[in-house]
Amino acid sequence: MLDRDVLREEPERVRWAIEVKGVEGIDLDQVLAIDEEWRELKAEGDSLRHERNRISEKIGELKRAGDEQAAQEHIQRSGELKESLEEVEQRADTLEAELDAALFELPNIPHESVPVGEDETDNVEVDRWGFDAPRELSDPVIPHYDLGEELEIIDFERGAKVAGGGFQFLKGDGARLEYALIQFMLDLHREQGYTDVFPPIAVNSASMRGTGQFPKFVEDAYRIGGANDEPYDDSDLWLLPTAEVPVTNMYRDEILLDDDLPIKHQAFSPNFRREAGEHGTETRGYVRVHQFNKVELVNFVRPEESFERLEGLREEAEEVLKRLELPYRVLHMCTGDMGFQQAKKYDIEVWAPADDMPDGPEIGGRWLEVSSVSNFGDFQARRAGLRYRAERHESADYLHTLNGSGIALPRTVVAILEYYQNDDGTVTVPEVLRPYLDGQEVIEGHDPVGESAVGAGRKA
RNA sequence: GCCAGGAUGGCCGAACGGUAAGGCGCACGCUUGGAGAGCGUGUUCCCUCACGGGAUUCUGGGUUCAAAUCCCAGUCCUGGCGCCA
Repeated sequence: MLDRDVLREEPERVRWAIEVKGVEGIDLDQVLAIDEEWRELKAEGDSLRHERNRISEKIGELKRAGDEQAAQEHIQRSGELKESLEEVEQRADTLEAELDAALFELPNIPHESVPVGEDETDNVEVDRWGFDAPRELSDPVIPHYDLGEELEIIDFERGAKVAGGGFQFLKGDGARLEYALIQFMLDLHREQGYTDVFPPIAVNSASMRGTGQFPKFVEDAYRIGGANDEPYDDSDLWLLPTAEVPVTNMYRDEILLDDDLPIKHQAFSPNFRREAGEHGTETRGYVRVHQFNKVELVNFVRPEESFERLEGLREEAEEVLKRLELPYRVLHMCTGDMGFQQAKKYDIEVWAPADDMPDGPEIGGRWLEVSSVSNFGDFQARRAGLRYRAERHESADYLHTLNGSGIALPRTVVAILEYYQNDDGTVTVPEVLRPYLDGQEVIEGHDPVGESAVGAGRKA
């Protein structure tokens, strides 16, 4: 949510933000008019109430003095005032509600360093890493979804059977690889100064609103009890779409001390997303699923430090891929593709060499977004009531929030299965992960289970 | 799930229908040779250029001229009982 003062004092910047972010359906002049009228009514209501308070005070005095008749007269006047007051305040409340609703619809203002552009084609690549001397690839590279099934380490069919499409089993070394990645990432980020938090997996509507998932993305969430299109209130529960929700809301409506900042939390959790309608070759396999694991990084910082911290956060996230020795690139997201709440955002995309896509790198394969790191400025903080007190004697101010996926796990698994694939169909375990796999160097796969494998000729 | 108690400013804590005592911490000012003590102001939100005003005793309703106080509903916390991976 934007500051009302920004709206009033710099409407042109707000107008610019709406335009370059491509937000539609907003009549800013209308919003400004509502604000204007609300302020007038507010002033009017305040002075009416002032008068009424005076009279009420007087009634008390008269009653104590025993002047019942004069008291009655004042009571009458007070009643009259109450009527006009109610009328004015009701209109003011209506307008303020409209104003708040409108403020929720206004996007965050992009930082001046953000490239202006319409869509993903206008994002600017700012870095590319690991392509100077890449590993020698298997020929051909088998896509992870085929290899995963062949090796019996990812089971899409049985996942669909027990939960539905978009859910899958990881089996044997597949599951162990996932655990290893989780532990590796958590250890790395702890090294970088992060404090672990294991959050609630269910979050209430108030939290979803605090981080900005609601009201826009209700249809993307999994509701616990009740259908998504039924009315919900603050206490209804949802499965978290990202640990950003519980962790950012952790200090909601609190005032932190200057000494507390910066706070760096990392949170491992499963994430649940409906991803309605997202099916096809681009999302096939372990790329866009309904449940996936992620280690999320959340920072709470002093306002003046947030843009510098964003660069630090980006390096912290990149370090995961560097240590895994997976080639990747970094994109500076343009205004039209950066999202509603962000002031500045980078995407980190890992190289998955199996499937050639038109917008992939020249040497083949494709880019998979594994992390996006964002600075929200005070946009989320204002929405969630996250404040800090710089000096004990000063009033509290909104702090700044940032987050970054410390790399989404499934796509990292995809990159490993494809990039570290060997000609014999096995997969070499990246060196940094071996300690987490009891020293295992190669994933060779497992025998299939069940009669269907016999029919397919994969088992005698 | 049942029963009981509770929720007041940054913190502690009164008031229990008449318009939120008192204390503590912190900051600034006055005072002082200096320190301490003392005094004053500030340490929530909103409107206003400002003066000033309004709101705020967990939340939402209600009664009343007037609600922290009385009534109803809810949330959370504490304790006891029950259930339980």
